[in-house]
Amino acid sequence: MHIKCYLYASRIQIGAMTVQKIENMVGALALALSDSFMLATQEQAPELGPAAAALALLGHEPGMPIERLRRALGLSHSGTVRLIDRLVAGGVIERHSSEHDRRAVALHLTKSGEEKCAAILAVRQQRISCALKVLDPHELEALGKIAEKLLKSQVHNLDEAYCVCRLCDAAACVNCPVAAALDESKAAQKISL
Amino acid sequence: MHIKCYLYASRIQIGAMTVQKIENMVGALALALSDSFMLATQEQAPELGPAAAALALLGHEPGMPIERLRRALGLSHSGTVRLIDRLVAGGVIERHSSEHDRRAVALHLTKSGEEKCAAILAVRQQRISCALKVLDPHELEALGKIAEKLLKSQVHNLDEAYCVCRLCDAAACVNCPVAAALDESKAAQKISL
DNA sequence: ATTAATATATGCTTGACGCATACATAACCC
DNA sequence: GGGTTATGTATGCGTCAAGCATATATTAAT
Repeated sequence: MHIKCYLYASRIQIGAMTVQKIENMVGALALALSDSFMLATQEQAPELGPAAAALALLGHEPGMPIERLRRALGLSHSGTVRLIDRLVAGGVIERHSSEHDRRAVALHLTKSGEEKCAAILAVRQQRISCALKVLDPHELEALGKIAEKLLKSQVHNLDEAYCVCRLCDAAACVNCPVAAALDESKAAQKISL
Repeated sequence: MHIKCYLYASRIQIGAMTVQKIENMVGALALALSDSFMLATQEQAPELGPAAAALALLGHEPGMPIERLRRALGLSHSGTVRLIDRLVAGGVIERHSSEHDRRAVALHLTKSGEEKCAAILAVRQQRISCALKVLDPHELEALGKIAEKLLKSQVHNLDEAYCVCRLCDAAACVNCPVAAALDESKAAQKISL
């Protein structure tokens, strides 16, 4: 849009390839990976589409209101309400009343929902693990560091954080870089006040 | 499914983090990247959904029949036909008759379609470039090598190749690793005969 | 030549999604 | 503290993309 994002001109050669080619391959890889685990996770949910992400988010943060879920899933409000309706009818989540805001609904997984959620997280991890199995330990470590750096730079507010992490396994991600980036940007805001 | 995919037990520590955490971050990163450029590319197409990928594929391979497009997009046949109908009505593609198979349709971009296709490829590249701009040249090169290795291992047949590369800029990706992996697997098949 | 497989087209139905609207509660503020 | 605005949720309604089943044409296979 209005921001100049190219640090290197894309034709520049870095090692054996151009920046352009690296960018293109990263895009293809991101698509391949997300295609793989998006399909797999959705097959574990009661329906295709955003249901799997909804269950994973509620597993991570029980009591989440509809509006927060809506932002994380990128749906319209009515779309989210109808999604919740179907998931309640399917017996995987329940609407409770919120503690501190009587307008809000506190969404919770049922026992069955927790099982679905566990299956969703497991199949996602399995798909990613399977894709990364060709890397040697050194490459895996390098990829981990790079992913951490990139993730930190991608997230600027809470909505984006919930969105990016909507299928994450919070238990697997100790010292989550996304949470750290959010804390840092909050700290920066306080200083600027 | 039936294949054991874990090379390392996920609790194993590699450098500063567990394999589990690395896998989780890679998943989140793949989601963040693909979310970003999927939305951006779809906004450049005449409609949201698979239209952007269809235009990119036809830009790369003019004359492609509906059935190949169908497999790359992962739609039903009728869904693909209707998508083509809408894109034809929108003036971005045309149905021609195929040279060697009188059942098949040869799909081609119109002038307007080529412009949309260029915009789609450009915005994708821009989004990825923007996301990677925090990396230094050394990290970028490392990521390039890792992405190349991972891409090669992910693609096993022509349908998967078209699917993974459905938004790629073929001009940017000289010596495409996906094509190379396909050639190798074909060569391996011939040897096994 | 029959039969099976492939490529495309279409009538029909379903269902997820968004818009507009309505209502309840909370936050603000003068 | 009453009035205004903002926030969170629910629902009637229309739209439209997607899949199923089926039909037709062409090619391949036996």
